[in-house]
Amino acid sequence: MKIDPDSSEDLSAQIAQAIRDAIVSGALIVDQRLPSEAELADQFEVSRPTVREALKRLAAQSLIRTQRGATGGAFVNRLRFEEAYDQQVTTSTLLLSMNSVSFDVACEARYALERACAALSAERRTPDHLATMRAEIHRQAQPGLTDEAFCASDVTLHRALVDGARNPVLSYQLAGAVEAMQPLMNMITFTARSRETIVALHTNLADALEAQDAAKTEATLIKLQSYTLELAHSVVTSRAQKAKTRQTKPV
Amino acid sequence: MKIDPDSSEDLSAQIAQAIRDAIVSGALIVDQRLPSEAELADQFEVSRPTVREALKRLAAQSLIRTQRGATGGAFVNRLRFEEAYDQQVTTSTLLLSMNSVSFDVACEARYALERACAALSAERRTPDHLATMRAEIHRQAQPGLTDEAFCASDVTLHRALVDGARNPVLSYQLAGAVEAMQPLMNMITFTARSRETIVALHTNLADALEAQDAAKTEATLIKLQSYTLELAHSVVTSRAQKAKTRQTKPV
DNA sequence: CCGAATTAAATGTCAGACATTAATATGTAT
DNA sequence: ATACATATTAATGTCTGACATTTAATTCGG
Repeated sequence: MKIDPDSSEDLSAQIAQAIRDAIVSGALIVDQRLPSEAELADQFEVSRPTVREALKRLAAQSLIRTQRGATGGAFVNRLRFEEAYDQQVTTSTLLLSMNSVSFDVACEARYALERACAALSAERRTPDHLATMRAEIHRQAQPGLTDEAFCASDVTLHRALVDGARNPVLSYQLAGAVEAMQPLMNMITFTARSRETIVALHTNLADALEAQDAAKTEATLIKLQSYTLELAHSVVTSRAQKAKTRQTKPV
Repeated sequence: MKIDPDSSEDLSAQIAQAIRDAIVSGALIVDQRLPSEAELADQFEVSRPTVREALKRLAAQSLIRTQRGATGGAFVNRLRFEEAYDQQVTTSTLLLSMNSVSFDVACEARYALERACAALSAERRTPDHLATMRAEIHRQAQPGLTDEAFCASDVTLHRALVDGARNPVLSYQLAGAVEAMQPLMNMITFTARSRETIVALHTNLADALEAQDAAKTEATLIKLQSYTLELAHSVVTSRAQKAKTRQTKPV
C-alpha cells in the first residue's frame, strides 16, 4: 500500500482510499486488526493526526470500528444490513432534496421498485408481515393522527410489504427508495376523505397479499401510485391558486 | 448545535452527527460555508484536530467539500447522482461479500429490480440506449474476450437497460444491485456455448426494447435470470464433483 | 490604469504531550 | 493454591502550538 505525496488529494484521503481498496479487494478481511495508528503513520510516512483523519473517514462509512485499551485498535467491520440501510436512507433523502427531484419522478421510482417485490411478497409473506400491515392500517384509520404520523405509518406498512419478499438484498435496496419519499410525502395534507381512500387501498393490498394474489397486489400498487400522484398534484394546484389570489387581491 | 461530553461516543462522531443533522434538516443549505475549523473548535469547545476528524467523516460521505486558501473553508456539498452511485456500489459490494449472500438471493433481487424498469424502459429508451446495448452485444460475441471483460460488458448492457427508463432515481437505486453482482458473476466461467446463449438472449432483449414491447422485455429478463442461475449452479456442482474426486483419488 | 508584490485567512501537516481505557501481569492476603 | 486488588502496558482519544501551503484580496509602483 503506497501513496503519492505529489497528488492533489489530501494525504488522509489517499490513505483512506488505500485501506478501502485493501478491504474491498479482500486483502484485509472482516475482524482483522489494522496496524496501530503509530505503525500506520510510520508505514505511510505521515503523522498520527493524518492517519487518524484517514481512519475517521473509513469509520464514517462503517468500514472499520475502533476499540480502545491495550488490545484495542482499528478492525475491519462486518458491514451489517441495518447500518447499510441507514446510510442508504440518509444518502437517498439528501439526493432527492438537493437535486430538486420532482415528486412524480421519485414516486414513479418508488412504486416501480415496490411492484418488483409484489410477486415475491405475495408468495412468501409471513403472518407477521400481514399483522404489521393490519396494525398500521388500523392506526391510519384513527382520527386525530397528524399528517407526519400518517406518513410514518405509511412507510412502515410499505416496508412490511417489501420485507415480505424475504430477500434481504431487496429490502436493503428498497429502504432508500421508500424512506426517502417521506419528506416529499410530508408536503401533502391528508384530508379525512383522502385518508379513507388510502386506508381502503392499503386494506386491498393486505388482502391481496394474504390471498397470495400477485396480480391483485400489483394492480393495487398501481392504483395507490396514481392516487398518490393525484393528491400531490391537487396540493400543487391549490397552492398555485392561493398564490394567484394573493397576487390579485392587492390590485 | 450542542454535544454531550459524557457520551460514550467520540467527540468527532458527535460533532459530525450534529452537522449532519443540520444539513439533513435544511438548517445548512447547499453551498453554504461552515464556520472555519477554529470557529467550530470554539463553538463545540474542542480542539482543532477533533473538529477536523469530524469534518473528514462528513467529507467521506460527500456531505461537505473543503477548499483551501483565503476564501476557503468547508462547504455543504451538492450530492450528485454520480457520487451517490459510487458509494452505493462500494457499500452494496461489501454488503454482499461480507454477509456471504448467496448467488441466488442476489440474483433474484437484481432481476426483480431490473424487471421493475422493463416497462418504463420499453416505453422511453432512446436510440442511444439501444446503440449502447447493441455495441455491448457485439463485444460479447467477440472470441477471446476474458470472462472478466464479458462480465463488465454485461454490467454496461444492463445499466443501459435501466437508464432507458430515464428516471435518475431508478438508475441510482439500481446501480448497487447491478454492479454489486459483478464479483459474484466473475466466479462463473463462461464457455463458448453459454456465451452464445447469453448473447442470443441479450439480442432478444434489445429487440424487445426496440419494439417497445414491455411484455417481451420482462419475459426475456426472466429467461436470462433462470439461465444465469443455471450456469451458477453448474459451477457449484462441477466444483463439488472435483472436490469429491480429489478426496477419493488418494485412497 | 494595470500588473506585480504583499498580506491575510483559511486548510493541510507535523511533533509531542497527556488523558483514558481495558486487557494482562503481578503481588498479596486468606 | 486461589481470589482479589494493584500495577503495568499498549492502544486510542484529545489537546496545544507550530509551521507549510494555498488562494483571494489588497497594496503599491510604473
